[in-house]
Amino acid sequence: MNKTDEPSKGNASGGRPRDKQVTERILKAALELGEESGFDGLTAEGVAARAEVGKMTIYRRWPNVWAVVVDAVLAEVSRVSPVVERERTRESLTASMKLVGKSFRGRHGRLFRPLIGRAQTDDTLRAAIDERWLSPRREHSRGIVRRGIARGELRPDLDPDVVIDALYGPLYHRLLLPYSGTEVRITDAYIDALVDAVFGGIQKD
Amino acid sequence: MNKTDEPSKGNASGGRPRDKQVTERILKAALELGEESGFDGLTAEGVAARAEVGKMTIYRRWPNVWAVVVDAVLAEVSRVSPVVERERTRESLTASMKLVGKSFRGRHGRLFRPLIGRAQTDDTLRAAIDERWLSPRREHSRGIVRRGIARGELRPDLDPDVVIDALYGPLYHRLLLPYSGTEVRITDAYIDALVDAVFGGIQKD
Amino acid sequence: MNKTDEPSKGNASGGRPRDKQVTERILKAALELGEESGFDGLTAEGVAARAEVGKMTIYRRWPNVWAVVVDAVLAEVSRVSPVVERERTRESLTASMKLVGKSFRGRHGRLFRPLIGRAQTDDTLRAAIDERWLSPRREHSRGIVRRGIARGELRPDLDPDVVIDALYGPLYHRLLLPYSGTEVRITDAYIDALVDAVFGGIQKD
Amino acid sequence: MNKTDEPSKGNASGGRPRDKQVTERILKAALELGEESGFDGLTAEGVAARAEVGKMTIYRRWPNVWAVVVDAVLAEVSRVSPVVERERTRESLTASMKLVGKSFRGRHGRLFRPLIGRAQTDDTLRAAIDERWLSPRREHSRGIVRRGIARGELRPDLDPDVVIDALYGPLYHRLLLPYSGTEVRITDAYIDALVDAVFGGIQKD
DNA sequence: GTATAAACGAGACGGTACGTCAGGTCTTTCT
DNA sequence: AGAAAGACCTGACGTACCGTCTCGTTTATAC
Repeated sequence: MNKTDEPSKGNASGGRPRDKQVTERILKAALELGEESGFDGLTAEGVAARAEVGKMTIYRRWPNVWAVVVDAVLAEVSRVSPVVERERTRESLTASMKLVGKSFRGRHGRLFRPLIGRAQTDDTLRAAIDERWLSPRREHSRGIVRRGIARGELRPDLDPDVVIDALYGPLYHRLLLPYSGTEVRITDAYIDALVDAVFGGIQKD
Repeated sequence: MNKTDEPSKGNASGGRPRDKQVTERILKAALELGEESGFDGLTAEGVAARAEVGKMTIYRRWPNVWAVVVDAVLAEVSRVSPVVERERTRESLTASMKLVGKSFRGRHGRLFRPLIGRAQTDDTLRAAIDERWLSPRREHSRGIVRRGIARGELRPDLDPDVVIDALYGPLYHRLLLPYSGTEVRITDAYIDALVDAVFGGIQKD
Repeated sequence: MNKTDEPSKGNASGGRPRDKQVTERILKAALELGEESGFDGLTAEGVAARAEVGKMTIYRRWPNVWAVVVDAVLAEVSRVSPVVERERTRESLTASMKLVGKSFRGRHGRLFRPLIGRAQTDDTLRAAIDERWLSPRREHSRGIVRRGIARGELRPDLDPDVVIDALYGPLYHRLLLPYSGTEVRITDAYIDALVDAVFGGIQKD
Repeated sequence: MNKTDEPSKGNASGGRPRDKQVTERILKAALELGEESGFDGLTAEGVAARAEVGKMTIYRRWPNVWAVVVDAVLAEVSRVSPVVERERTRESLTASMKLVGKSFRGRHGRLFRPLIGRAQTDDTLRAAIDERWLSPRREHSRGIVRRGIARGELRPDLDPDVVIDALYGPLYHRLLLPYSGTEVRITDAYIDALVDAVFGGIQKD
């Protein structure tokens, strides 16, 4: 998504080197403007002005403003909410989900939502989200589930992805499409109820 | 979301009435253009041209192009994929989910994705999706779950919304954020596996 | 210019007759709006609204708003400022010029200016001004000059139109193009000075 | 009227400078389009298209299309038809008038008419015509008349402006309001007759 | 007195142009 | 060569009016 690591041609030969602080200022400006007045209203000109930077300086690093936002948001989001591992599978998954839930409730939710929204019509963006957020977490979680099965904590006939979907799917659903008529916030209590239902099954035995 | 049913002031007295066929042409044009060249590239001018309509005629009915798309898409989508009810709760839910799955796999998925995407930065749109798609289905589904509990098919301590989230959340998740590294299509087999996991619980007894 | 006297086809047989009061209301509205907010900003919709009339009712009588203005303004202007005739040629011309001067200084000047302005790019309008203002006056004035020559008051070798131009030309010039740097109003004193110069000649004998 | 000489803020440091050729292309396009299809039908979009220029590029330099026309036409018109001076006052005035007459008969008349027309409802335009055409000529002509008086060629009691009005007024009158019923072109013969009448006086001695 | 026919107020309709905004590129000068 | 400034072409925005075309209603004459 970004071009930061491919400095125009190859900085081997002469030329003024890119100013890292300039890059930072642009990322910061994009994030600030997005949070202040909405990411859909974000413009390259606005970001350039806020960062006190020429428009060209942005386009030299990224192909468009949304690529800036991806870099800005994903850097932020990935830093927090790691997948954590505990002794028991259920606890590993619950703890990780609660970290995600906390993220989604707060600033990261506000950042993530427009990003995922935009990704619905921007394949590059969708790929970036997959590569830098979804897939690493998914892979890690699959390991946890597999080890849970190996240790005999989980049913052996399960597809790990189905398990993860059943647990995380509701979180994304509530982040992106909060139906009305009830409380839809992603609280820890909600996650506990969810984990309880999925682990125990909803069927009366 | 739409203004179709509120003709400017109240057409009781004078004035040429709105032409229903014109409204249809606009909705059709919006849908066609969106599917052909992407909903993000949709413009009021493009729709007007395709529908052979003046721009004002669009703005007289809707506040912007996206309001047109909402009406066009939700009318389409709501018509199909109803919530169905069978004798046994599990079958009711599975059948309804499979209808949604089929929708998401095909044309409706292609229509729905950009709509939900846009809704992440457009509250009016989000409200419209809630009101005309999510909430009616949710309400209906809650009834099914409640009756399932009453009939003793489901655990009596469950929150119906948690159940519905665990089942439908994954479908939305896969529609909107198909992580890579595995097959992520919403097939009937996937739904079966999901229902099996959630109904039976993932824990080894 | 107007169509008032040709009611669509011939009202011989059935049909509701045109309402004279409606015509009056339109003319009045056009004049009022023009004087209030400038004739260039005049719109058919504005006039219709002010006259509390449907747009069609205007277009049934005139081909466009400016035709309304012509009728409104020329009816006004022609009523006043006739060509008057006195015993001596010089007095006839001076008196007529002073009536025109008075018109130009006041309301009629404000009405006439935009009309003549518009006429520069609208030949129908130019023809209407000629037919209903310029030519009748011109013809009358030519008679006065010719009789002045016949009576021996004026030089016999003169072209009457040249005489009239020399006298009236300056009035139109000042109405339409008031150069700065001096007092350019069309006062009676100015007309006296002008008549004196033209009658007596500017050459030192 | 124009903004050409005030490049946004002060181009002292940074920023791409305005392209003079672009300015020329716009002026040329405005003039061409005006002459081809009438100045009243002139549109900013048309001029931009013809000049192969973005609309913004026009609005960056002028506040609206008519300001472009003013610059285009007045630059043209002022270049030709200067006030000339001969040995004798009568000859100075006749020669200058004939230059104006020639201008009015030809291309400049076609350019000037719509400009003066528009000036009747546009004060900025009127001021521009005064400043860049009328007043310089008027001032020069006043000098000629005053020197004529000083040299004893003209009556000493005359107001120079009245003299100039009597001579030039008819030319503008005929340019703008050619009454019908006779030949109204501004020929050299007409100017000779006019000068003869005004210099000699129309009164029989 | 009832039918016919046009005028009327209202406002929808397909258009054209407005003046503004932003996108992404290009071109200066300065560092 | 990078950076800041800003001109450049493009194309869409939402608005205002144009002149035409229905609507349902009113108001005359003609049968």
